[in-house]
Amino acid sequence: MATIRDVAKLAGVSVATVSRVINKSGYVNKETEQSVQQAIKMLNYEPNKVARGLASKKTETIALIMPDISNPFFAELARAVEDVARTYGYTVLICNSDNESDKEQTYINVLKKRYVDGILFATHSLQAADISAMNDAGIPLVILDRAPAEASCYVVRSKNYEGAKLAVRHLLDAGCKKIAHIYGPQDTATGKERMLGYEDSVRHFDWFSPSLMVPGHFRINGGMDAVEELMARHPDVDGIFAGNDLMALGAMKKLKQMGLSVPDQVALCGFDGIELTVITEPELTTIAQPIYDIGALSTRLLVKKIEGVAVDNQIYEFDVELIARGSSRKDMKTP
Amino acid sequence: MATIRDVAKLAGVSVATVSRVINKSGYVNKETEQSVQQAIKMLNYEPNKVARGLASKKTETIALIMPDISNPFFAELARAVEDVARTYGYTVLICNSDNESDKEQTYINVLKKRYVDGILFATHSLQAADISAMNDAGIPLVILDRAPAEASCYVVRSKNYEGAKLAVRHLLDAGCKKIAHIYGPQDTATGKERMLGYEDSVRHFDWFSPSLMVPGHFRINGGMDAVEELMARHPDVDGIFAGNDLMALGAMKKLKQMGLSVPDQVALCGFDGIELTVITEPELTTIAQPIYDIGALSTRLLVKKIEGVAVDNQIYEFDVELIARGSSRKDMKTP
DNA sequence: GTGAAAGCGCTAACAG
DNA sequence: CTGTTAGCGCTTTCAC
Repeated sequence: MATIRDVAKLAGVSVATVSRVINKSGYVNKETEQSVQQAIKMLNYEPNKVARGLASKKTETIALIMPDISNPFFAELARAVEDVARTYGYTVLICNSDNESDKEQTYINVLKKRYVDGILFATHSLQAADISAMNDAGIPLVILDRAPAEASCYVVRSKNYEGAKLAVRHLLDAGCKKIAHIYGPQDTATGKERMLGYEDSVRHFDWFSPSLMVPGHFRINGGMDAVEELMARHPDVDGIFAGNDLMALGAMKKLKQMGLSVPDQVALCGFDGIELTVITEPELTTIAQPIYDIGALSTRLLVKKIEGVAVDNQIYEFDVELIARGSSRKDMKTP
Repeated sequence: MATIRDVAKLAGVSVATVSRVINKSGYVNKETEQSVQQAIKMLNYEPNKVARGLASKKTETIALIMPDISNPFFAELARAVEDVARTYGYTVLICNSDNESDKEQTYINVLKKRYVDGILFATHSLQAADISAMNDAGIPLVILDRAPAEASCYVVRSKNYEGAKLAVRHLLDAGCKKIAHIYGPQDTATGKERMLGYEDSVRHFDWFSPSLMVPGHFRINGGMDAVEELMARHPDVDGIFAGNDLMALGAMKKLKQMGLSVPDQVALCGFDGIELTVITEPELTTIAQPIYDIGALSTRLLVKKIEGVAVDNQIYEFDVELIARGSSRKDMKTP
C-alpha cells in the first residue's frame, strides 16, 4: 500500500501538501493539486485510517451500545444506523450491554481507548452521571428513548405516552370492556411512559384495577407468563395492550394455547412495529414507531455533532402510528 | 489520559520496559515489573489502541460481513460473534452487504485501511478469487456456509444436505403424500444443498415433479408467494419443506390465509432454528442449526488464526437437529 | 502556497 | 534484563 510519502515523492511536493489536498484544508495551487491528484491515482493511494486516527484523534467510527442485537427491534435499528453511518464514511461497532451497567462501562472505556468518535446509546442502564461524564470527556453521544427532561445531550424518542393512549382507545373502539396491560421494565422510559398512558386512559373506568397490570420484561416469554397470570386473576379480560411487540407476540401465543381466540375473546395490541408482527395469524395490531427513521436520524445527529455542525433541538420526538390489524378486529366480527 | 511515557517516567524506567510489561514480551526483572505495575495503577494507565494499531498493525478488531443484520438469523449470529470476540478483547464491526459484491468490495477495502485483523464472511457474493486475494493480502478470514470443496480458508457450515433429508423423512413419517420444496437462492451453498437433499429424497416417488420446487429467496414474502404458486399448481400438496425458517413462516401465513390448516392439510418444516419459530401457532417444525455455536466457533477460529495459533481442520461441519413441533404433527391428529 | 519538522502513543529491533 | 532509537502513516503548526 502506498503511503502519503510515496505520493509526495511522485508528485514532487511535500507530504504536507498532499495532506492538504486529501483533506481539502488550507490553500493549495490548482496545478500542484492536479499533480498530487494524479500521483494519488497512479499509486492507487488511500489514506491509512489508523495513522490518521492517531494523528487527529478522529477515527470515523461510531459505536452502537444496545441491550441485545438479537432482539429484532435493535437489529432493525442497527441496520439503519449502519446504513447512514456508511454514507458518511463512518464504520459502526456493536456492543451488547444486556442492560448491565458494568458491561456498559467496560465498553465505554474500551471505546475511548479506541478513539471512537461518538456513541449511540440505546440502553437504559446509562446513568445521568455517565452522561455528563461523557460530555466532559468531550465524546459526542445521542441517546434513545430517554425522558425529555433528562436531556443534557441529544435524545431521540417516540411518543410513548400518546401511543399508549392510542392503543387503549383503539381497543375500546374495538369493543373491549376490560383492558389489561403487560408492561415493560419500569426503569426504562418506554416501559414507564407506556404504562402511564395506559393508566391515564383507563383509571376512570369502574372495571379498572391495578391488578390488570402485569410485568412482561419486554420479552416473548414475559408476555406468555403475564397472560397466564392475568387470565387467572381476571378471566373476563377481553383486551390486552402490551408494552412492546415481543410481549404481545408472546401473549398471543399463550392465549391461543389457552384456547382463547384472538381477537374474538381477547383483542391484542403491541407497540414498536417490528417487521415480525405480520407473521402471526391474525397479524398483530401495533403502535408503530418508525424504527428505521429513528436509527437513521440518531446517526445523522451523532455525525453532525461529531463534525461540529450545529443542530437545533436537543430532543427529537417521533410520532407513532396505530396499525390496526387482525389481532384487534373484534368489531368486524360482531356486527 | 496517561501515556506510556508518563508511566515510564514515574516508574523510572524506559518506555520499552513498560511496553514489555504490558505486552508480557521479553524478559523483565520482577522488581522493575512491580514498580511499573504500580505506576500503571497510580496513573490509571491503559494503552491506547490506535497508537498500538499503527505501530503493530494489529487493532484487535474483526469485521462481520453479512447480508443483513435485520435478518434474525444474522442477528443471532452477530450476538454470538460479539460475545466471543469480547472475551478475547476484540471489538466487532458490522457490515451489511445485501449480498451485493460491490458493497462487499467496498467494505473489504475500508477494512484494510483500518487494519482490521480478520473478517468473518457470512455472505455468498464473495468469489473464490476474492478469497485468495485476501489470503495473499495476509488477512485472516473465516467463511460461513460454503461448500466443503471451496475451502482455501476456514469454513464453518452445517449439514444442509443431511438436514434436508431429515426434513423430508420427517414429513413422510408424519403421513405426507406429496411434499413440495420452497428453495433459497441457488448461488448459495445452503440453498443448493438443501434443495439437493430434498430432490434426492423424493425423486424416486411417482408423485414427484420438478414443479414441486418453487423459489422463495430466503424471505418471508418469498415463502408466501411460493405457497400461492405451489397450491395453484398442485392443490394436493400436503407437506412443504422450506429452505429456511423465514420462508416457512411466510408459507404458514399464506396457507392460513388460504384457509388451509397447518398441519392437518399441509404440514410444514423449516430450516435454521431461529428463535422466532416458536411464536406461531402451531409452532414451526424446523431443522435447527446451532446458530450461536456456529457464530462462537467461527469467531474463535478467526481469533486463533489471527494470533497465529495452529488449528487442525479447514472445515468445521455442524450437525443439525430435527425439532418436531406443531406444524408437522399430522400424525397426532389422525390416530 | 508550500515545506520542514515535531509530534500522535506505541512497538520492536539493536545495543549494551 | 534494560535503554536508545527509529519508525508506523498521517496531521499540523510555523516559517519561508
